[in-house]
Amino acid sequence: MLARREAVSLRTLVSGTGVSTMAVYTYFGGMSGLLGAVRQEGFSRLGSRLTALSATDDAVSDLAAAGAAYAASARCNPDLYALMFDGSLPLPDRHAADTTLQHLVDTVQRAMDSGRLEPTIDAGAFAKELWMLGHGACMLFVAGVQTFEQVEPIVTSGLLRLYHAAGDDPEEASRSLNHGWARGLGAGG
Amino acid sequence: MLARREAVSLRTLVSGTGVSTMAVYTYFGGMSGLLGAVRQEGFSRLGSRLTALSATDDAVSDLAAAGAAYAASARCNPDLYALMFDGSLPLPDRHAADTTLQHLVDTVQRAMDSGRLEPTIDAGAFAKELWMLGHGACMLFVAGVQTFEQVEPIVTSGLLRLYHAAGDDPEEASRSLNHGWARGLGAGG
DNA sequence: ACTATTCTATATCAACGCTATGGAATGGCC
DNA sequence: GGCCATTCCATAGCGTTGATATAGAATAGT
Repeated sequence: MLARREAVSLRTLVSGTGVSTMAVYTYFGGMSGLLGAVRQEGFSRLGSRLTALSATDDAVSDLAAAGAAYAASARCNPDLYALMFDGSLPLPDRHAADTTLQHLVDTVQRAMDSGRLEPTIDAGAFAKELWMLGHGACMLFVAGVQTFEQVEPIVTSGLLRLYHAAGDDPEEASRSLNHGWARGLGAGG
Repeated sequence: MLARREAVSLRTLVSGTGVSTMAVYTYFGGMSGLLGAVRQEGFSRLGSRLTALSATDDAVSDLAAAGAAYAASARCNPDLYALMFDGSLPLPDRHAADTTLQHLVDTVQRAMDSGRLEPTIDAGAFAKELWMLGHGACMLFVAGVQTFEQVEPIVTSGLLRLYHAAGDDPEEASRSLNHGWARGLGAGG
């Protein structure tokens, strides 16, 4: 129903399924609980999709691929993405989100170990910077403030700048970004 | 009511004001129209606050001040901020948002003209990168995913990295960031 | 002073999330 | 196998929501 842009209400949800409205309460504790479960599933699937991206010997490319898969997920399911980051819902289980972030931190660490990024940077902080840049772009897209075509080049140029500032060679970074971004976009649908 | 975390409904809104529910429809065309007007006012005030920051001879510091004012605005009125970027509402008038972004672009241009940032960078793209990083942080905060204390050091370190990648000297950038951020936080409440 | 127009208070509507309640399954125990 | 305790769901209904139809009051123009 989210994908079809249909209004998700308790009654429209159960109509046609054969079950009654009470099932939502016994299994999810209400409408917000159900939406929270959908959100949790969204986090879980996003995490699976990101960790499923095969790790290559180019960790910077893997970083770009993760960012592209993140963006592609928001593009294909904008309503789900908006739901996942809706603050009016009960707080999600942090496990899935933490796992996803940890994957990003590990990839940054691999890039540092391979000599692409300076060994002095804070891998956790740098990973969060990448995340926040991508997340801001996705939120502007799902909110309708910018089209995906508008945010995409900004994200890529911003990522390129951050890779460069973290020590990567500009040309190598650009090559890795192009390869990784295309790879992540394809796997993110 | 947003600031007091009260539920904003058509009836609770007009209760105590002496007017009836119909006034909302004659003046705003309904509940979504009213919320859209509130959002527009939020954009307008944010734009005023950003442009009211006095331009110093340190354009990089001014960039940081704008970012801090943006973040402080989200911290002081998280519900208004969430409302401003709620995609389920009718599209806002782009004028206020465009004006705010243009102010950021102009400040980037000043930093380039003063020799702090390389003259080869795309001022519009770079301004949007700064915006998306800050916006992503603010959205994670208002959504309850991260506390303000968690996102603040990430934003500042990310901005520092972007300034550096755009050509600024790391030490100068750090000094400007510290000064500008403190200035913007004070003016953003 | 009369008419035409605009605005609003009242009453009402369909739909919403949610809950009380009774009947239908299900599982364990002698 | 027969009985009881428990779990679970369909029905009906509650209060509230956003939105509307209508009629009466206020305003403006000639």
